Amino acid sequence: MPELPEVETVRRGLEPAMQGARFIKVEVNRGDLRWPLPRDFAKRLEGRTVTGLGRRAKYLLADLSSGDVLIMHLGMSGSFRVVQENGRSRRTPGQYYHERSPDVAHDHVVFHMSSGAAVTFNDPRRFGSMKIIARKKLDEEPLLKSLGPEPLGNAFDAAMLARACKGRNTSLKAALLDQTIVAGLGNIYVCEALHRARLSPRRRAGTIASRSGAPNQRAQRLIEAIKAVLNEAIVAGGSSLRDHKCTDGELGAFQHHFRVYDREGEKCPTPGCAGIVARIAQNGRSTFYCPTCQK
DNA sequence: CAAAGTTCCTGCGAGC
DNA sequence: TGCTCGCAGGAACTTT
Repeated sequence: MPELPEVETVRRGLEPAMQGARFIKVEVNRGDLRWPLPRDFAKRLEGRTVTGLGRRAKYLLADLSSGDVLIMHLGMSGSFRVVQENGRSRRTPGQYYHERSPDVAHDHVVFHMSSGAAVTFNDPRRFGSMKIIARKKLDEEPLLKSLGPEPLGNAFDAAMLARACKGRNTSLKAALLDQTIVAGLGNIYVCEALHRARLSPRRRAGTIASRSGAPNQRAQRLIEAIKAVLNEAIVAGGSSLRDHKCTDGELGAFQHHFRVYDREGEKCPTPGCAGIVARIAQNGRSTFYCPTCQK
């Protein structure tokens, strides 16, 4: 599920179940995820309390009372499900009670929390994974070290984006997918942001900066488009395609707001534009855009 | 067939 | 010419 808005939606969904709660029991059904879970994975969690649940780009970060940090990534198809498993539910019945997992076979990890919630990580493709590191080593963590700025942070502005793109011969599409330039965008939101900014995904990345690296109007439009689409998607609970669901099992709704993604052949939604949404391949992945209004 | 992600490998061109 | 170095593009991982 994976882009920033979906991960943020998951983070918010996990908070009531995990924030301030202790790991009572951790079950590992399959440890061979994208990288293998260590043998002592459960031991390093059990008995610890989650003192904070954060997010960096597409990574979830749970601070533990032991001084460790649990890093979680959803990969392409990962999801979390929260189920209240004892009789002490403080929540509306039904909100957390579900028939069964729709796909128990891929329930790889289960956290039984002192909040009474069972938090289940399900990931058919197993591109997601988890890792536990000491908090004091967070700054040197390879998974996080080379990440660029958070797209919704104040530091991410036209000047910074232009500087990062200056001199780059690659496409704007590829540049925005590059997590070292900006961390958290994926295929969907890059397509959507470029359409809102009326910039072609094929345009050379370097053309949003002047020769000196100063941002031009395109860089400014792009920044505004990125922030707008991410904020709107978070409000909508992310996008639900094949696998993304909120932790309570409800669907995100932002897929209904897609302007170009997965809309090949449809009329361009830009007012006054008569274009038709096209689909091309860039770096082996689908790009959706309007060749008429995105220049 | 194509899929929301990340990492690793190869090949190319620039520059010394 | 030959050697790096950085960048860009593609394959691989896996299941539905």
